[in-house]
Amino acid sequence: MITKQKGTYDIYGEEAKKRAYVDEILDSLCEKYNYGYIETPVFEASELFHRGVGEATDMVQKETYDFKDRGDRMLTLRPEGTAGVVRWFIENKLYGNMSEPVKVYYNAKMYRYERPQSGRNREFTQWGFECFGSDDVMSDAEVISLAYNAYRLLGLDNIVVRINSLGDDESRNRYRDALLDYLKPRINDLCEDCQKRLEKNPLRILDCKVDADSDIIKNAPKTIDYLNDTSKERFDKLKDLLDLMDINYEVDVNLVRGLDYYNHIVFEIVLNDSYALGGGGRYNGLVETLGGPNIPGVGFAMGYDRTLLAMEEEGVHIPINDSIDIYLLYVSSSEKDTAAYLAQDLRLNGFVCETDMMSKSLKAQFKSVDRYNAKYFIVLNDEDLKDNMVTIKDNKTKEEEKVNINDLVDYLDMHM
RNA sequence: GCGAAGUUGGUGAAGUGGUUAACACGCCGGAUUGUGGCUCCGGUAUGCGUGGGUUCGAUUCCCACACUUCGCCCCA
Repeated sequence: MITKQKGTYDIYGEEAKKRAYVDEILDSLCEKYNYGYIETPVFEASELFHRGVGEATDMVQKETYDFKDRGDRMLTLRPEGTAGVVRWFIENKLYGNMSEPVKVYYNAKMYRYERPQSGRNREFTQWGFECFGSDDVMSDAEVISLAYNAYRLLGLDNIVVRINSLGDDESRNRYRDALLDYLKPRINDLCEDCQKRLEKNPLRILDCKVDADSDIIKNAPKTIDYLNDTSKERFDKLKDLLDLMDINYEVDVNLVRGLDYYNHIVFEIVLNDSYALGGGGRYNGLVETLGGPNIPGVGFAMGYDRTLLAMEEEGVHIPINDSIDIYLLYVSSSEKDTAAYLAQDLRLNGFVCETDMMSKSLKAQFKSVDRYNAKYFIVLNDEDLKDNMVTIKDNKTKEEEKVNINDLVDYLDMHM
């Protein structure tokens, strides 16, 4: 038997309906914020991610799906959404007219070669959005607001936005040096992973789970203390705006994010004070890094699958229609034609209609009525049909009524 | 890449080194039924993840691998 690949999954049935529900909420919310939907290719030149996400990151070094196509091109299945969108932005020269910011959102499959576990797969979905062209703190606030409200509208109330600022390049570099100076003499007291991180990505030592409670981490220099005046002002202004918008946030001075391209504000949306459901931040250097002009950007990505999981764990009610409007039964095969015709007629008039296609006995057809959870059913029989009549029965109240076949749509319109 | 647990039918599962692998749900057929939903009767596994090994004999013991689930790294 050929089975699905590790870390992939089929989406169908109730799961598919839940996702359709979530998608609808997210789509309509993006519309309110005037973000346009974008789809970029699943695979891109490998270099896009190496340069965009960061050559040194684990994501690029050991988690990408890389392959050569038949033309010897080095390609990579996208491990995240931002790089592709930035490529699109540059390639189509959208920077040519920056009289308004360019705002897009995506809802797409991503691929990372990882060990699957709860809320994490090799093929997974991210919903995310990017805003290009504004370096105003207003755009930071808008992005956070959009992300925050998405979770709220999905029924996740117990969320908080954790924010921090890495500052501009100058601040960030000053901080990095200070952190290294501080950590180097003390590194042997930290865990093995942290010792490795010192070289690769020292900022991440700050949110190490093992050493979280150690004094070394607690007393480490904070990014905030190394912000220059403009960066600091900007961070304060953002907090004012979030207060104004009544967004539940807290400053987390140890929040750094995994990808190289972030600067200034970074944030995560956290559920129940522990479980991160999405994250984002500003990436003012990224467009330039990828070959475009110096255009600022800010964005966010939601871990779609884990958000759905969280909704289930939080007991969020997701409305799912698991019933049909009407089931057509027939006593003998002579009424089949009528069933075929009538089913089409009802469907075209907007009703969810089913009939038997398995040559079932009448008894078995009745079972189908209940399996499909039909609101109404009709047993077609030649006797009634002779007079162009049909007996429709409400499957809940069990009341039945004889209706002219031509009045059936009107009857259903009135009763449903 | 590292660690833990698991892998029996459409589903939930019980079970044993040796003739026909419990039980339940579901599904199919039949009886009864005024056109069903209750009840009753009958049927329903390419044989126990894959490949090796031990054995007279393995689904049951051993090894490897795969997959699933959970955790670490990483990410979100």
